[in-house]
Amino acid sequence: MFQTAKQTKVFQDVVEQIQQAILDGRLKTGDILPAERELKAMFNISRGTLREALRVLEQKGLIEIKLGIGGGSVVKAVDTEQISESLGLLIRSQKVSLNHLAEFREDVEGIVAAHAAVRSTQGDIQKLKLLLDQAQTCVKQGSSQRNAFIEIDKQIHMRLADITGNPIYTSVLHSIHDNIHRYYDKFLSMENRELQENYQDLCDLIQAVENGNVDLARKIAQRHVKRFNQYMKKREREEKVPKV
Amino acid sequence: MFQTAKQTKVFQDVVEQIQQAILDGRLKTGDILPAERELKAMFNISRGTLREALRVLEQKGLIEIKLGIGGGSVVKAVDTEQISESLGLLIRSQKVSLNHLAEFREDVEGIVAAHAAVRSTQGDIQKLKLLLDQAQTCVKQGSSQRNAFIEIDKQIHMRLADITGNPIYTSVLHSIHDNIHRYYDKFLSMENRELQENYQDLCDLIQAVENGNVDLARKIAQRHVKRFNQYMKKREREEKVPKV
DNA sequence: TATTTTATAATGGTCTAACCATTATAACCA
DNA sequence: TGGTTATAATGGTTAGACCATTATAAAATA
Repeated sequence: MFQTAKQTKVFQDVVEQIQQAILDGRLKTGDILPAERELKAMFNISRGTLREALRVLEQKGLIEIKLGIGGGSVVKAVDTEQISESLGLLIRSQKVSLNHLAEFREDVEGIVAAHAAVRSTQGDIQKLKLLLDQAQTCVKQGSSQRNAFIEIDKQIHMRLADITGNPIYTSVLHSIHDNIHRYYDKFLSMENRELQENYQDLCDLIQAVENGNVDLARKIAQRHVKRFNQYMKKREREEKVPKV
Repeated sequence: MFQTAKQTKVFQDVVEQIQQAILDGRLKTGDILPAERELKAMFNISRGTLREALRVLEQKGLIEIKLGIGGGSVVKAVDTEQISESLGLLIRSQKVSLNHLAEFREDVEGIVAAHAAVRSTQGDIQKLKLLLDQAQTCVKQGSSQRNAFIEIDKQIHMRLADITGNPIYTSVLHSIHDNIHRYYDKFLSMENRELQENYQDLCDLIQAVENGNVDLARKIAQRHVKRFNQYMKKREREEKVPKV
């Protein structure tokens, strides 16, 4: 019936107050909080306690603490960095494997492609085709441009997520890419033939999106991601799995 | 070409070292770190600096700091709490709306149901049917048991996520539920008829999963979640949207 | 005058050394 | 035996000092 009464911890109260001010918009992105010695006086607490509160807010991604004169606690735009970090911890603590991440990515990219096929505008398609051109340039230069190709591939996927108009997809995809990236250097082998294959995938995918062909877009996106994953799993088997 | 050289901040180094020890298993869940006055000596730093580091680790979800004798910094099992919190911040900072969350949930629940239809064992189905029985009891008692029904509904969905065998689905669904929950009290209206409808959904869903009917399972799951969302949107329109 | 260098001062980062608050356990008393 | 009260270990907080970083202003130099 009753809940635990208020936390007596001073620093938590401070975290709460500043967080609330940021979330209500009383503090806006880019605003600079008063200097520590002023805040300490405003809250009537010691500087150590205040700093614990600021560190928590920093870790939550709500502020960024800058050094030197002109520095201070700057209010940040809330973004997906913390979600990525937490997902990263789950992976590194072996609660989540590469296979789990790969499967999830296949599903999410499929959904994203399906929504994009319904919602894309002509302008969206043009931007995607611009990226496709860049990808083609990489492919022509062969496997030396592997990393550049992967970067463009990522941009295309992120662009599709944006087209859905739902920022959760952008956030989730961002987190997945952040965390799968660490495996690329170790496990991803892509020779010219694979580059060519993947470039073709992307062409087909964007064509399907342009045509509004929902099911095809989903299917191609999933196949494309599956291909990436298979390259990695192959290498993973060959080299055994090291600690990340 | 070069990256920023090492951070000189002492507390970050401490965070790094303890985090690393936890992630590679040198510190296990339930282990208690030495007392602050010992740690301070081990790292050869001041207590204030150490405490900033511990606060960061606490916010990351890696340790829990307990008060009093027998207390201390206890290593926690990494879980999805931080992901939920970060998603919550995104929502509360109006980067993400209820509609975005609702759409994402429909998609994810669809995928989960589809995987479950392929992977469920007889034992899984039995457990699901046990939950169904409880749901039926609630429905029979009418809308007074609305909250109990919602709780069981949630358990069924979480159970399905577990059946996929991919902890990412469990984590993601957990985060969604944590964050959509705050809307229920405000927006979710469910009379007897709606309870009945939703109970039937769940029956059909579990039947489809048992039969291994992938597409049907996905479709029913999506329809079921969509229904929930529509109840909420209806109320949201009626009552206007307040700050959460 | 224009540019580089150097001092200045504001700000966060760290340290020391206390004392307060909480709580499991042990000692005590009825 | 069973409840109560001290004890001591541990985190929470305070105070005041000094160090490190850095944008800006002042000074030196070309």
